[in-house]
Amino acid sequence: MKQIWGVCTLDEEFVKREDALKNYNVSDYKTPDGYTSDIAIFTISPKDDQSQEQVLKLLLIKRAMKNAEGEPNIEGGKWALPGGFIDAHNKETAMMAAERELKEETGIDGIFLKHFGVYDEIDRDPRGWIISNAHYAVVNEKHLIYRKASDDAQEVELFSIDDVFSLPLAFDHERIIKDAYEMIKEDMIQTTVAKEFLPEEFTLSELWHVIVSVASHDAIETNANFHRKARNLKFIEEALDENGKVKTAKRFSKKPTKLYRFNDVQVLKSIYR
Amino acid sequence: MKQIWGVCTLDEEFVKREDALKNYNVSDYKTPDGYTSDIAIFTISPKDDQSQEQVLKLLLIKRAMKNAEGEPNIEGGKWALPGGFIDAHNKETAMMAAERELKEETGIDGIFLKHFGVYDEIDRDPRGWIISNAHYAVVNEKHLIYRKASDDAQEVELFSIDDVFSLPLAFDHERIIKDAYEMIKEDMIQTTVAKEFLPEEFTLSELWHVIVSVASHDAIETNANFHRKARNLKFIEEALDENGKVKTAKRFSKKPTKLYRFNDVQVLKSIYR
DNA sequence: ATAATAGTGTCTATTAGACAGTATGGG
DNA sequence: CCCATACTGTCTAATAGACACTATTAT
Repeated sequence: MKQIWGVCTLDEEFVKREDALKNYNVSDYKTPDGYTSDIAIFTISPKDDQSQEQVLKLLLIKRAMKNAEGEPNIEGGKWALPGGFIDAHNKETAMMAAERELKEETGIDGIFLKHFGVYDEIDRDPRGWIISNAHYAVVNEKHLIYRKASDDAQEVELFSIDDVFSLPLAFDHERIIKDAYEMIKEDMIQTTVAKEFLPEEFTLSELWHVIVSVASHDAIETNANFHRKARNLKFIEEALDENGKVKTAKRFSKKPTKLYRFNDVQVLKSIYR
Repeated sequence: MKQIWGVCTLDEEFVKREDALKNYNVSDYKTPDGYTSDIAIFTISPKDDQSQEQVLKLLLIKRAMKNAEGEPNIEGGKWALPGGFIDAHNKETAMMAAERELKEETGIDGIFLKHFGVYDEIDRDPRGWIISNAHYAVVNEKHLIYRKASDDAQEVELFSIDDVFSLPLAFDHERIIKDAYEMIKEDMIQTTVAKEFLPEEFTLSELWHVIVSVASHDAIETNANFHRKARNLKFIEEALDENGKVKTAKRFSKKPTKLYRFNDVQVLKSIYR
């Protein structure tokens, strides 16, 4: 590395910012007409009122036919991911804007949120060159009732993921939702994101049903074998009460079940081992 | 889904684009001052002239002290990732711009390239609100000689990844490079990206050394056990010649070695299995 | 008692992983 | 023959995965 430092003396090592900024003309390049964040908000809830089968669902908003001024709204009447423009006046990043939007939808902070892609094709939005940062979030269903109650001006609906693609979707949101779905299925298998769907303390059966409803049966043992295997998984542990005894609860059965919790252990499975 | 479709009659189902665009005023929001792509170009090559130990290296460019007009250049004298502004006049996306830049650096098309993050903090660049799309690429070292030869106006250098963080780095490129390094280590373990460092046909030892030099010994068996295990890996297969016999080659030893190739099988290792 | 969920027992086959040993061929 | 690399043998312990079986308790 010595030859690198040899080319200039110390006091002219770097250009000073104030010298450089005088000469910079940003207008040589076309700049985006808009910079937005969109969020695919996932939850798991029963398929319908009768069934107790849990399925993955996605929250969508029906775009209003008319905007605030009473004029026709762009892509009005179609279903879209919640999202909006990034408030750069308040020094927002795409992630911060997504967090803000997510709080507006759910009323709570601290929800799991992951950036998974950028959609920047020049004609993806007829209003101009509008760049979307795509995120997905995982929310317990109870928090989504908040939004339905707090703002009935817009139609908000939870759709089973399999129903989503038969809806009329705004902009390129079909592509974005497909990518979000692929991403969450992968993460469900390779990361501990399953915990975002579960309470702090959960039963092995609850965990098993989350994995199966998002990914597939291939991702996990049969329920019976999973019980035996669970004790070897490094990233979950039994939930203990103040006396050090394993906590139990009744969930789906009459027999009390042991409760587990995720710990902070990170796992990475190598394809070469 | 029936109640969704009940709210409006068919011929006013969606707003027509031409009606909506008349009312849209994009200037309500601050727009970015620049939209760029940066690329962390990785290669593997011998640590130094003496050693035959292979290490992961990163290509960096030393920013010129003066710009084309002979004025002081922003962040001049510091090392930076190759990259530049997205050419929206030519309908480029961030990915296309990265591909273009990568071709400029290497002279060839079709190199592995992956988008892994967006850096959009409002003050990450003193010139204004300039958004960077970060990618990483994997190139065989031989293609990087091209760039050194084709443009000696700029200083281009390959650094061992461990040396990079003692350099003066422009903008927030230290953060971006750290993230790129974490990402490639993870991908090396969980995906078949290792193939991008290797020729079409390679020996098991070559593959083994790639994994170890990027990830760690934990990601893979010992060299001896890996040989036995290799035949059970779904995503590699023996390279056959036209007579259906396994091809061999001499690489590091006198004894000829079997050649392997990656096939198209995708693997996802579940943490729950 | 029954039903429903929560586990456990048990068996066979395969895999993990350490370590030592054999194979090849240029010098 | 020596050496470096490329494998292969072999052993023990652990895991995979199928399937049958037991456990608990509200009804």
